Amino acid sequence: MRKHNNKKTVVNCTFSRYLIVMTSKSLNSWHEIQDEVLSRIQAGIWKPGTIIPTENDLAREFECSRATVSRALNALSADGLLDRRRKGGTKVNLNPVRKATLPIPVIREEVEGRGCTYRSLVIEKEKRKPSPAIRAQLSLDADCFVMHVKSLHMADNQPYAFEDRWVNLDVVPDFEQADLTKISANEWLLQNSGFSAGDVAFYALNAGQQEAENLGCREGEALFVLERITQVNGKAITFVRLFYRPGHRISTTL
Amino acid sequence: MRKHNNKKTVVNCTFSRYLIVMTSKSLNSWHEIQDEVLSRIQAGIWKPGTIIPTENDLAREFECSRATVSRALNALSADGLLDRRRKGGTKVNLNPVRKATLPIPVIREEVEGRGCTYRSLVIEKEKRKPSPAIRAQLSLDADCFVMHVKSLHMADNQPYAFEDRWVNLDVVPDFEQADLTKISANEWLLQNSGFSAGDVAFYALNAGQQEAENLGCREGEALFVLERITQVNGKAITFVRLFYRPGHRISTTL
DNA sequence: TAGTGGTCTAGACCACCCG
DNA sequence: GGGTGGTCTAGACCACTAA
Repeated sequence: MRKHNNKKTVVNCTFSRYLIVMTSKSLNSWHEIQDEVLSRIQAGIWKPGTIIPTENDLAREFECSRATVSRALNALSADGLLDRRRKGGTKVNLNPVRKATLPIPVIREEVEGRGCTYRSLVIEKEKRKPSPAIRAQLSLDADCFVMHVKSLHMADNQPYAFEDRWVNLDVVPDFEQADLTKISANEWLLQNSGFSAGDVAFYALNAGQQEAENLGCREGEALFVLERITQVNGKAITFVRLFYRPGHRISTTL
Repeated sequence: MRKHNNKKTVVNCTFSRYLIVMTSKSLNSWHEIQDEVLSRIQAGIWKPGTIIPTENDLAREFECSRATVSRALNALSADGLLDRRRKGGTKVNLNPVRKATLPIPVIREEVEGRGCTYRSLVIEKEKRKPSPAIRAQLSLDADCFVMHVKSLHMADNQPYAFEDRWVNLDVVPDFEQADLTKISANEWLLQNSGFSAGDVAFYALNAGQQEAENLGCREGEALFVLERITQVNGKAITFVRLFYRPGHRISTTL
């Protein structure tokens, strides 16, 4: 049976010093409970570092099942606001906002999402032995071959990002024949190598001669760089450095 | 009743062209189901863009309740691997890995997490009228006051990051009296202003004179910059720019 | 060891939305 | 309209861990 009515009562509440009369709603959805808990935290009723009531207590207060409370609290825990542990109870986290979720779109989508026309140019595509540095990054043998691809992503015919990529031909031999004028290396790999895990890093770098020439900027300008190693079934498949044009920002809402 | 045994059967499976005999486990935990679904996607059994079986079908196959399947699929959906919609079914996402979750720790914790000793120096602390640029960032009136704080975060007595912060005294008037030699501005605000939302941006910038002096680097070096606006109850409380020392990287696993 | 969250179940109803 | 996922419930047992 779902309950749809609210009621006003004086609640048996261990936090009574903050409350005189408490409007106790029958909260029937875990979203409502999440919001309620969130606002109590933001209002300072439940302070960072303290333990909040148990699932059973909250279920009684909100007149819903424990599972519903659990779902709401787990959602807040996933957001980093609560710290939950068996026996220990549920604690309001100190330092609440600690995670930024950044979208890492395919560059074509990123460009088109800004309302620009996307185009990519292949600057260089060469099959070769990997350099020691690349061997280390991709955990490769000395005698294998990799494909080295340099390309430029354009937005409305302006350089948007310069890409320097190494592809492990042991894992995706077909990449040697890929026609990168029709589809970017990134998207080819996405479509032909299945799902992947990987590591991403961001940092700032002064533009070298190669980056400056391709992006049309001065040498030494600060570039935002994305570096990524992609793996399939634990085998490194590609290592890529993406040098964005000067002024590029990534942003997100916490 | 929990089931603990596995069994081997020929499964009535629409993907039989991939399977001769399928080991159908009784998967009793949503983690196991998540892993199984994930590996089927990675193995190409369920291809990007296609619909996977319904919750009911999977519950029958795995011999568990629909709720358990649902939980597993929802977890994968939250990770961006599946796209679920009522009536439409559950689809394997194209462009699977699109989100990077970056931890944004308090700098003290970031430094201590690297095994270094943290120290912070206040370089400047001044109450003043906000500049037009800052007024715009914080959505302030012209006649209010803000606190401008410049400080340096040190790791093992080496500069780690230079911080340029503006604090809205309308919202947190007590900040004027905060003793920033004992606690950094960031942590003071965290502890005294409750929970907060905000926007974060990252970009690269050539070091100016001020940054170079404080970080002990050359002017023009590429710096990784974090910019953040923090709001409480919809009111902007602080705007901060954090210039990391040259070579700083942030990284994450997808 | 006792108390807390973690999880599973079977059933039910609902909301959305594709055909 | 009907099929799919979204959600809630009441009860049960389990696993971790703080005290």
